[in-house]
Order: sequence, then C-alpha cells, then structure tokens
Amino acid sequence: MYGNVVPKMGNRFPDTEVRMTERVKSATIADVAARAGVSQASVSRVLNGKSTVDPEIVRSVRRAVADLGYRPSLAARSLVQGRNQTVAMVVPDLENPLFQGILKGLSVAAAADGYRVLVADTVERVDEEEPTAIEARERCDAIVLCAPRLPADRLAKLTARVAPAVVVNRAVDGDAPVVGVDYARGIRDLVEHFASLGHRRLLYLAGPESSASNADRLRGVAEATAAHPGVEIRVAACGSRLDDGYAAADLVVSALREGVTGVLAFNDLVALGLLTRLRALGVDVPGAVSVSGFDDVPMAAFATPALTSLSVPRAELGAQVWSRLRALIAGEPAGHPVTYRPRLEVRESTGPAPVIA
Amino acid sequence: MYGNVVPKMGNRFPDTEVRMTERVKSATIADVAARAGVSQASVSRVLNGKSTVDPEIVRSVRRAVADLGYRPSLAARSLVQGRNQTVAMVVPDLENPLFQGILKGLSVAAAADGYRVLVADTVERVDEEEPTAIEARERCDAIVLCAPRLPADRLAKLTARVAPAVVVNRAVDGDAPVVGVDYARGIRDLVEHFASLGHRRLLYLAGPESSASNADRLRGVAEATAAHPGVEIRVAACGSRLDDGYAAADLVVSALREGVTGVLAFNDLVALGLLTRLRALGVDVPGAVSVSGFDDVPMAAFATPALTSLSVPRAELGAQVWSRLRALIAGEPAGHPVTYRPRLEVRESTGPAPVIA
DNA sequence: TCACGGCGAGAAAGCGATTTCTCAGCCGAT
DNA sequence: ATCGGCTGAGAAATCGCTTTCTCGCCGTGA
Repeated sequence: MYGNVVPKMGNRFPDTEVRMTERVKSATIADVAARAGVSQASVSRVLNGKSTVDPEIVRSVRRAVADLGYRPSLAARSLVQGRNQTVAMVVPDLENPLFQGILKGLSVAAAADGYRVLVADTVERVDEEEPTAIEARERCDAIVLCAPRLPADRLAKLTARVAPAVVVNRAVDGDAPVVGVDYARGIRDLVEHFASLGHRRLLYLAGPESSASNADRLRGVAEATAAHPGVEIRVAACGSRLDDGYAAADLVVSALREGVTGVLAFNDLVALGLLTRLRALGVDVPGAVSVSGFDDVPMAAFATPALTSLSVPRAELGAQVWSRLRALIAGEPAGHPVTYRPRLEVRESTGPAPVIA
Repeated sequence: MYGNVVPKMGNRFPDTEVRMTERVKSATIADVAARAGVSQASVSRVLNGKSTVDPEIVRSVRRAVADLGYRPSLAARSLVQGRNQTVAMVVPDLENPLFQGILKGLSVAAAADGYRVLVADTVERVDEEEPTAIEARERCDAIVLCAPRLPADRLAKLTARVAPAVVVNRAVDGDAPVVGVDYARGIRDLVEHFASLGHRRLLYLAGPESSASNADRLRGVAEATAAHPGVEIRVAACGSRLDDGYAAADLVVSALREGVTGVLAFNDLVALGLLTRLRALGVDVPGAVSVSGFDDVPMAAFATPALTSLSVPRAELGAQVWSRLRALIAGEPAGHPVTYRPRLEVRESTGPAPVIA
C-alpha cells in the first residue's frame, strides 16, 4: 500500500532552475498496480500472459494500463531478462549494395519477430572489427559479422567471444554458423558460359586483396582453369568500384591485343565502369569483347549493353541470417550452413567470341 | 572476498541436459569490488572518473577489472541512467540510396561519440510509421524520421511524442528540428540551366504521390515557371525507380513531338532508366532531348551520356542529423534548421535545345 | 470430516549498475 | 586547542521490471 507514497516531484524551487524539459517521468508498473489495486506481479502476469489470472484482475489491469498510457521500460526488462530484442550487424562499409541488401532482409525479417537491428560500420578498417563487434555485441542479444576482413585466427577468437554470432561471406573456424555465397561456383558457371560461347582466353579483374569473396572467386578461377584445359584465365588487380572498372579499361584494351576475348569483372560496379569507358573508347561489347559482372545490381539490367551477371539473393541472405540468429538466441542449433549458388543472368554484354584475326 | 566463491557451473547433471551454451555469467561490479577490497561505489567512481579517488584504490580496481575481464552491464547502466547511447533511424525503405547515405553519415558520426544507430524500415507503409517510431524510440535516446509519409497533423503529434526527434526531408509543425534538401531550389537551378541552353518546353517526370520531396520539386516547378515566363514545364506522373524511367520513354518520345526538348527526371534512377530506353529507341541525348536527374548517385557520372544531376550531400546530411540529435539529447537547443542546396553537376546529358523543325 | 495437492495472487528478492547519504578523518582558521 | 568545512570512501537507496517464494483458499479423495 505505502508503495504509493512516493515524494511528489513538484517544483521544490519555484524560482530557481525552472527546467524547460518538464521531466514527466512516465508511469511505472507500480503505478499501474496501485491504480488497479493489485500487485506488481499480477500486472506483470497480465502483460506477459505467463500464467492464468482472474479475468477481473485482467480487466482492471488493462484499464489501468490504458488510463495511464503505461509502457513498460525496456531497460528494466532487459536488465532482468538479460536480453533486449536487438541484434547487431557489423559491416566494413554500409555503402556496399550487397550489405545494404542483407541489412534490409535482416531488418525486415527480424522486425517480424519483434527484433531490431543495430548497425555498426567499421569503415573498412580491419582493426576496428574486434572492438566494434565486441562493443556492439554488448548492446545486443546476438551479432552478425559481414565479410569480416580479420585474419582467420583472430576471427575465430572473435566469433567465439561474441557468440551467438553468424558470419556472412566468410569461412570461419569454430561453431559460428556461416551464410554465404558460392562465389567460386559462380565464377565456374561464368567460365562455362564464356567457354560455350567459344572464348578461350579470359581476363579476371580481381577485387580488393583483403576480400574473402575475392579469394573465393580466385579459387573459382583456378577450378575453372582445371576444368577447362582449353581455356586460359588471366588475372589482373583491379578493385571493387565504378572507377576501378573505368580505370581498368586501358588494361583490358591491351589484353585484347593478346587474344583476350572475355572479361570477368569482380562485380557489377567494376563491369559498369568498364563498359562506360570501353564505349568511350569505341570498343564494341560484346562484338570485340564480352564482359560480365557479379551481384546483379538493379542497374545491371539497365546498362547498355545489358550486363550479364550473377544474381545474388541479397534480401534472402539477410532473412536467412535472421533465422540462424533467432535459433541461436533461443539456444537451439543454428541449422545447416547455407551457401547460395549465384544464378547466371545472361544478357547482352556477353556473346560469341570474335574470330581472332 | 567471498564474492569470488560463485558456484562453478560444472556439469551438475552429467547425464541430463548438457547445455551447449555454458552460461558463464560474467563478472559484476560486486565481484570487482570484492576482489579489489573496496566498495562498489569506488569501483564505479574509478570507472567513470566522476570524482577523485585514492591512486591506490584506482590501481587495485584497475587490476581487479583486468583480472576479471570485467565489462559493465549496459542494461543495468541504462536502467539507472535512463539512456542507452543509441539512436533510432526510421526510413520508408532501406534500399533507397539517399537513406543509405544518410544512415552511413549518421552512423559514422554517432559512433565517434560512442553512440550506435538502430534501423527500422517501414517498408513504405504509412501506417507503420507511428508504431514503428514509437517502438523504436523506446529502445533509444532519440530518433530520426526520414522522409515520413505521414499526414502533417499525425506527424506533428508523432514527433512530439517521440522527442527528442529530428526529421529529414519533410517539413513539420512543432519544434522537432528538420534537416533537409532544398529540392525546390534544385529544380529552379535546373530550369535555369535548361533555359540558358535555349530550352523552352520541358517535362518533369514526377515521383511518388506521397513523397514530400516530390511535392517540393513540384513547388520548384511552379516557382520556376513563374520566374521564367518563356518556359513551359509540363508534368507527368512517373515514379522513382529505374523501371519507372524506362517505362516513361514512350511518353517522353511523344512529348518530343509536341516540342518538349528537355526532361527533368524525379531522380537519377528514373533518368538512368530513361536514358537506357531512349538509347534503345535511337533517340539521341542530348542531341534530340536533354535529360537531367537528381541526387547525383555514383552511377550518374558513369552513364552514357554522363548524367547532369543535382548533387545532394548524403553523408553530410547524416552527420548534420547527428549533431542535432546530440544537442537534443544533451538538453540543448538543436540549432538552426538546415537545408542543403543541391549543387548542379552539369555533364553530358544536357545540351543546347535542338532547333525545332 | 480431514488432509493434501494445486492454484492464484501478493510480498519480496533479485538483475547490476549509479548516485545519494553518511560519516570518519584531516585541514586550516579562530 | 577546538571547531567548521571539505574530502574521500563505504553503506544503502534507487532505477523498473521479472520471477521466485510464500501463503491462503478451494476442491478432491480417503
């Protein structure tokens, strides 16, 4: 009963320090209990439906809640429950379309279960990954690490420390589940496609050194080379952005003179940049050279010529990440690892190999 | 001393329910205090540097913290402090490049102050905005509403309720600070540009009905018309995406026959889609018709022809949002409202008006 | 009719920090 | 030499919930 007798926070000092922000501290569960004439425990029970309560009590609690506009304090709840219905997503760069797609998928899927997503951008700095992940994890119930750049051993330690965690697009030791894209397979499919069009000498424009997905693609290049003895695949360093592709055009042009007839760009941005520059240089695509991208960004289909690419289900990836996270949070096993096989979207930028003069 | 004597969570029941997740409950401030032989208050003081403490105590506390690998519980801290160093960002669509840019800028700026960003996507559903914002706000210290679709009156109520709040790209009654882009001004600058090139009849491809930034652009169209009596600006419904622009090509072509020589697309995506289709139709840009975009997405400069656009400082916008939020959280006034004037990037897609036959 | 099991609801014990309260000790001033 | 004020550190209150504990009450079976 005397739980009510709290000191009223009136204006103790009418003349001094009248704060603009009237701290109208919102109703607490105690207020609701008092108003409904029941115990806090009952209020909690009604609100959480954990056990059966007298319909009469339910009614009065609901009324009190409505009257007071009561909303439970999430901070208090997370303190006692040890979780806060939030997960974190750590990415090297929020501006990367792939991560954006995953974020969207994750965020929507998590929202359906009452979870929210916290984002943390390491701005491509490897040494930020550990502290950022650890710090982010402290605010959340679980975490997803997107394409971490960390060396394998440090990554393994990190995932163990921030568990439950799921890793995207990167193999990792330990029992953190991984959801990823089979880049190697994509490249092999692509080479297959080029080979069937009669191409015998290809050029792969490689992405960033530290990128695991670039390593995967390189593996794909190696596998494809082994599978197609008649096809030679050269590799040149390039990058991952529009201007990297643009800048690679000269290199591509000189490669043409050496018999290269097809270019596999690291991703669509590189391919699009390359196409732009090739057009300016008067190099016909796919007449003189075929070009392919990777990721199938929306713009790919709208390029001229429309870009042949490998489609990656970004949002689906995010949703898949969420289903793993949810399982882990619930203490269940995360389920089998998944890797998505990119789907080849053949468009206009690839065609029959030109007859070499 | 006996704070250490926590029951070891060994296998109490070797045969039953061996949990995979060994719940090693981490050290609390009480453990640290016990180990250092001081009070919890002192530990807190040392960790927060709120008041001067005996160097001897400082040392022993630091040691205990290190030994135990102690990390304070953020949940407990937020309960007592009433804030949790997190802000929320509510957007209609996480896949929109503008919001992505803002998110990036906000997230990076906030991180520098130890704050993290929670994202909430309303997937373009107007009626989701209120509940989503309210719910998100409950987890955070402040919130930013990006381009809310809500009617003015409901928006005003909402911002009051979820204060401190900052609104992006949308005017709002009440005292929530707004940071935005002066779309109307951008359009006027654009029309000026077209007019100076001799264009006299233009077509504006409008964005989504419910978009406030589209309304702003329309206002810009009206103002420009008033300012340039010699220039006529027609308006046609279109959309905001690549395929909307693509689909609008026929409409544009027929407009050409009626003397239209310049097209102002709602945004770059629309413009890019349009360019693609026009090229396929053999319509020369800017020979037969000039085309401009809005937003200056990275691809704009790589289009063929390179797209004339209005550059919007997305990341800067995000940083600006953060500075307002921080001020509001600190209880300070938010500072003057800002609107960024888009910068005209003249490229190849706009040129002199063709001489009408 | 009595004992016991079960159920429903209030009392109270946490959750893990911060912050106030309290008090001992020390300094300088009278 | 004594007292007031200041400083620093421990004890305890507090934040707002959930969850266990406890107990009264009711129904059922012997």
